[in-house]
Amino acid sequence: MNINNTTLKFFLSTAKFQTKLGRRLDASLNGISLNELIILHHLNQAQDQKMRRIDLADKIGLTASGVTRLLLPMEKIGLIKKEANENDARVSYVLLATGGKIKLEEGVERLEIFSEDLIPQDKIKELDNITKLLNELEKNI
Amino acid sequence: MNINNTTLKFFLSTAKFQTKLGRRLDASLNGISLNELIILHHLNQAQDQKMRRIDLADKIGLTASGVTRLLLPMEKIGLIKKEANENDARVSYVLLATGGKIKLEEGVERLEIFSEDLIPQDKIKELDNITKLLNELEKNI
DNA sequence: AAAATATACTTGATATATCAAATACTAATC
DNA sequence: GATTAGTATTTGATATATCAAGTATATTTT
Repeated sequence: MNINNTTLKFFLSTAKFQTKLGRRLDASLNGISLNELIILHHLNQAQDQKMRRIDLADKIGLTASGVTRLLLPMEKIGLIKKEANENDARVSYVLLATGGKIKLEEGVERLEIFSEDLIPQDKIKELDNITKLLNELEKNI
Repeated sequence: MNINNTTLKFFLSTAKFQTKLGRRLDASLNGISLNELIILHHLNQAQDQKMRRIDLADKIGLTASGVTRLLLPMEKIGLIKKEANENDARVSYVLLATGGKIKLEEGVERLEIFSEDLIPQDKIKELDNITKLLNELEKNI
């Protein structure tokens, strides 16, 4: 057992980083969780600000089931809306609602303030490389 | 709202990466979860193969409460043991048990096979830098 | 040495995910 | 066009974490 393993250490770091980051952001994004913010962001980016649940799941790395459960309370408090698909009755679109737009703006603002504190200016360029690599690796998981 | 934000993209990647990695590894580490493997690993590294719960929590980024709950079933199936501290009755040590050592070895082995598939050889050096940066950032979360 | 504060851990209530199975369709094949 | 296979989503049971509050003990202050 090679305890000095580079990849093992890498996995330890990403796990710890994300655990702490998630907990921290879940508590400081103005009432929404990090995953909720991420959903709002992707909806905002999407064509017509709407997506199929399955595509949303794929985009954020959750299971379809996880997305269903995450969206339920978001719909209740008016962050998103449902919309049927005329051509395919299996599909239920998720649509960014007005409440969601507001929460998204507030959330991103807070996230930006937080990341200014967290990330030193001289590391920002490095983030781009990490992002690229993680995105590449993630495809094969 | 700057949607092209480097740090926002970075957060999206780490969240997605970890969600998918965690789910995948939780299902392929021979009956233990990624966090359980991480705990076993840290115990194995520790002096006398034992740690205080609070130090374990700090090491892996969970809350003390999360550690209590995570260790409960691990103790039941003989991966770890409890031990009191003679000098401080508040403290409960966590000790690597024989079952834990076995599971650790098996888990690390599977992790290594998995990461050989996941990570291209030419990217390994880059992982070191990422690990360093994440460890540095994590301190300030 | 009594009172106040801090630390280590656990617990009750709750949130967020998972998996496997169910439901409701659509698309492909015979 | 009936059967089979595939896709999108939901649901029941369960696992894993959180927070806030509670318990027990140790340390510091007065």
